[in-house]
Amino acid sequence: MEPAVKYRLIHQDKHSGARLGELITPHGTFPTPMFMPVGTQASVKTMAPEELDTMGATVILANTYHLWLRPGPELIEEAGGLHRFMNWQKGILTDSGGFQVFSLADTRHITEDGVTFKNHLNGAKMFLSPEKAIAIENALGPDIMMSLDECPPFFESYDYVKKSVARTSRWAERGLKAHKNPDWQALFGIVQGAGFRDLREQSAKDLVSMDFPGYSIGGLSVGESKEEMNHVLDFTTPLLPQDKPRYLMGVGSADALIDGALRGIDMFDCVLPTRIARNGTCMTSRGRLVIKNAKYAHDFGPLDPNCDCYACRNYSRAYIRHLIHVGEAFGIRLTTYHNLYFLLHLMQQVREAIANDDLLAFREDFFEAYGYNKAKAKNF
RNA sequence: GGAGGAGUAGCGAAGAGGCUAAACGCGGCGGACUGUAAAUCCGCUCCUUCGGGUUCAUAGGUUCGAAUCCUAUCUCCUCCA
Repeated sequence: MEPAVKYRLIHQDKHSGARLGELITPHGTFPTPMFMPVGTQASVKTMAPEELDTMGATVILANTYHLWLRPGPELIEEAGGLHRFMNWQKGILTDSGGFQVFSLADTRHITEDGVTFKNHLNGAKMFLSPEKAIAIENALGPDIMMSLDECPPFFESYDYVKKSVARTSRWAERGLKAHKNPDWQALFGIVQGAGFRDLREQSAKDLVSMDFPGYSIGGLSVGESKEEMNHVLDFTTPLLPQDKPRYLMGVGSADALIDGALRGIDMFDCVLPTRIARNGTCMTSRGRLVIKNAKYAHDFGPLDPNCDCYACRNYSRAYIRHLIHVGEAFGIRLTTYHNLYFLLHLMQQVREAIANDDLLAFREDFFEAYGYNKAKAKNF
């Protein structure tokens, strides 16, 4: 049987591990490396699907845990699946709730069977197992589903991470077994292992032997340095099959996207652009710009002079600062649009650079302008 | 004209002799944010050469000690004429 999602390698950068490719899904074929905006509760906060499409988004995320709580998988199934429910006709990927095992750490209990949570809405006890996660994801109907994993803290002890990785592998196998729609939904496995090379190797080996249609790398960007993260990618990515997509979970700063692509990552997702947008910070070609700062009160130029997005073409820093200042929803819609466009456009530039075997040079130029080679990003 | 009430930091508002440079909220300023419990959270917000210096309408007074008690003055609000 053909997997629901396939990867086609188009070109590999001559000077790095970067790959130009295509992710072939039931809802379209999309170029990689790609950045996927996060829409936890079946909505990329403040953005209409039409806007996401216009800015160039191809795959977006939703979250199993949150949709399980509300409105419930039955309702989404009744609506005809997530695509119809939220009116998004391109790709959808659902996270398994594995990250919530990490982020709700103080109210959960992990056993071999699964995870007992106290849900964050009313404290009710809930139980999520690999099978349960798959059942929910089967009902939600995304193109790509993630298997339930445990995302241990980066600086957790070796012994703990070793046990955790082994359990995540067993959970992956159980998920694969429970999966009812492999012909139209792809289940990805998640490589864990924190910063331990042999554990990452073991994790990758376990999962590759199960032959998933795609692999993700989890447990990064959780407090470790960029050097540590890149180091883990350096030895982990080569362990994954060339003919399958590789997805680095939860990474979304511009520099990390480039550094990830350089190491052969094809997919990224992150709440960073949308979250910081709502909190008044914009990503620009010259580093982060805190638009709510007083110094932009009289600045009638665009957020980023080098950007041609809807927000930058039509609205000034002074206006956007004003909107955010007074709490108008339109303000955070503009910053959200801009930040997502910025990363989506960045990935397009990365793809072009790979096609030209030029990603290393692109990285140099980008980092120079971004201020990443300096001690601090420079604003302008 | 008579009777009550009130004046506290940019604003609102606690405080009713020492633990008060003065709670709390708003506003202002700055920071954080990476598989979203986040349009959230955290700092700072009288002056300072960081030793200290000036504050609670104003001016006196009582007290070891006053935003807090007393006296006068000014301003504002309510009710009655």
